[in-house]
Amino acid sequence: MFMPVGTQATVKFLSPEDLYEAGAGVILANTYHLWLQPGEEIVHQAGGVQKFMNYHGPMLTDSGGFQVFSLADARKINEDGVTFKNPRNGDTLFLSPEKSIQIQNKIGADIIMSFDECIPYPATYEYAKASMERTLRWAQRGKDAHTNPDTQALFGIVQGGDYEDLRLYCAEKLTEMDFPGYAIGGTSVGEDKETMLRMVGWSAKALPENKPRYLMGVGAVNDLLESISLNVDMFDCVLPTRLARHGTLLTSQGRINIKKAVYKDDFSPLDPLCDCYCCRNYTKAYLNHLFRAEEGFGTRLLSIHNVRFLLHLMEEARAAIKEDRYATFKQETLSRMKFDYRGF
RNA sequence: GGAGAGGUAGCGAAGUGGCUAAACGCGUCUGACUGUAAAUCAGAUCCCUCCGGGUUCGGCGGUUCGAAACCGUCCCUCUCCA
Repeated sequence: MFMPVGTQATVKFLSPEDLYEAGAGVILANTYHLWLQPGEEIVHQAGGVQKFMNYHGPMLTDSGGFQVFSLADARKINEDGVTFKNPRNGDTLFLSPEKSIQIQNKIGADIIMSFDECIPYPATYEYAKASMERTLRWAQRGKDAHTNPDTQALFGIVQGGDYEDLRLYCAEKLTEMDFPGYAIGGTSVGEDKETMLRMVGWSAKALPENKPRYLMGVGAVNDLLESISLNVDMFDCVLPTRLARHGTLLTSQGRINIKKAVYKDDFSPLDPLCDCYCCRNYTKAYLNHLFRAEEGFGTRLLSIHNVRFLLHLMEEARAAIKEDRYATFKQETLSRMKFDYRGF
């Protein structure tokens, strides 16, 4: 499954109805961002994040662990947790494993995530090891602090950089802690594709087969298809929505940028194989015009398309797996989209 | 008819003697984007190119070692008054 990302309790430019029509299931929100604004109490008072944003589907919150990576210039880490400097107003903020879980308990998503440290690539063995061990301790602390295990499934997160023994060790330890699901973190942070897939492979093979395995932050088509071969079950990524905002659309033939001059008078649909609202009703020429005119409707239409595209890809992947023809499906899809077939 | 302001690269607009092939903005083109500080960011944008070279700042002529910039003249645009 692919989970669109709605960091601030909205998948940018998409309404819940857009998401249902696209076939979305789980969508993400973010602990760190909702903590800062509007605050977890407001979301709690609203009746939880699903009611707050009027999304009648399952939701997942990320823990703020990714912000340890993405806001690296503005934070300090110690055993207790992470001190952030709010990039908006300079406030000093402190997030710990317990605090992250408390906030996520208030926000009320169906799946919540351990507070981890997403380390950059490359990282030394020593740092990756120390950080991973701390992430394991944080996972236990978060588990102990979790107040609603019956209604919110807490997932542990495998770290360990690009070191096989660290990945295996981390996955084994998390498995011993017995989480209802497991995530693979610390990928797509600047490493090359081969390295990323190695990290995924090591992590996934040491996780139990009867629990969901969730690769965090991955959403490029080739990465998705290769990772499925490595037994990953769940993905989330900002890519489809961000690319849409930047004028790039995903198609069965590969990525194209709708702003390019060649689409000015191209009255064909974005992707003839797509069944989304945008492809059923609008042409490349119209989208090209909307982007040049900086009309927000174009952004919305492209977002609808890109999200539907990945959700549809996952539908096809599931069908192929059920029919035991996944390898063929993957190879054909990648070559059609002009990706090199790696065969992981 | 009188008075004034002005003509700079696709457009707008800086620049008043050498550090200027000419700031900046827009437009255009290209490329990035992976648990969202991203409706963002980076690069290119007179011509030919490898170093490098060639032609530019309304036209023409002049001053100067050197001019988009100073002088003369012509053309054009805008504003106000009659």
